[in-house]
Amino acid sequence: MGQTATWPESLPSNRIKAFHELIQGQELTNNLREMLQWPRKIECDPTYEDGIVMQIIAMFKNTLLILGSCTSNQHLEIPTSDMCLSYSSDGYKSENSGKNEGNIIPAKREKECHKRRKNSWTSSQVTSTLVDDGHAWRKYGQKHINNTNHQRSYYRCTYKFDQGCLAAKQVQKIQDKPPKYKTTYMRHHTCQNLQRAPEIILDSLNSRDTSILFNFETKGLIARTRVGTFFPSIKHEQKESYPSHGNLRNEEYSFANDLLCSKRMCFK
DNA sequence: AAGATTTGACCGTA
DNA sequence: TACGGTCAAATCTT
Repeated sequence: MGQTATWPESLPSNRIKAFHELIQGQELTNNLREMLQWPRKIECDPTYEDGIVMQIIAMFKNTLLILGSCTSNQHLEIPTSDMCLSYSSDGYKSENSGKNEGNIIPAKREKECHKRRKNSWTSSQVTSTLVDDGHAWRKYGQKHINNTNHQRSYYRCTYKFDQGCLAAKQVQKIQDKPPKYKTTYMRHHTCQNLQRAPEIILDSLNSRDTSILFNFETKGLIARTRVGTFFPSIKHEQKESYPSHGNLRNEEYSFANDLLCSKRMCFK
């Protein structure tokens, strides 16, 4: 792994994971603190703070699970307003249960096992438009899903091989009119190649002149005027004539959580 | 030419 | 055995 390559090799992987969780918790705590410091600077979903608190709690639990060497199948589910977060201590080790246990993995699949990774961290959001999360994604597959009218697209982080970033997402159109897209993020980004500071429009539906954006690069909340479109990084999605920059809804809250999660592993 | 996308095949899971 | 996630060769784009 790119970032983790800088860790001492002797450091147990569990401790690295625990460290990752703590870093994420630290970042969320900072955000919460700033929200509490300037409560009127930003208007947002009142459940947002609760969501952050729950995530922080979940991270502590995860850390304890990791350090306590609990069974890898344990995972936590955190219900929030429009998002489902689930955590586990390890989304990979637990996959090797069942018939392959103790068996020799076929050579072809030994390099990149693609068993379903349902126990890893996931986060879903439903949006009326496709949103750019600031990360570079590479499409690696597309599939028709039963009982749905639209195909599901599979994306992995562009830096999967460069930096070992295992982040992935699935995008599926779930409704035509009005268009709705479900984006499911899986695993955290460990790459450092954010194309730019991810930004979140928090208040685009009301009639105010200005919108409020999160700017995670500054570790704070910054009120800014919304300008321009912001879908530069997902070339594939641009090509598919999806509706461009439009209104975001309450899912912005969950999207913010995604960004918090994806941003947190920038070790220096 | 290099990088990105498409798409059929493969394979693990339920 | 059907379904869904991933691979990888072919194709396309820049």
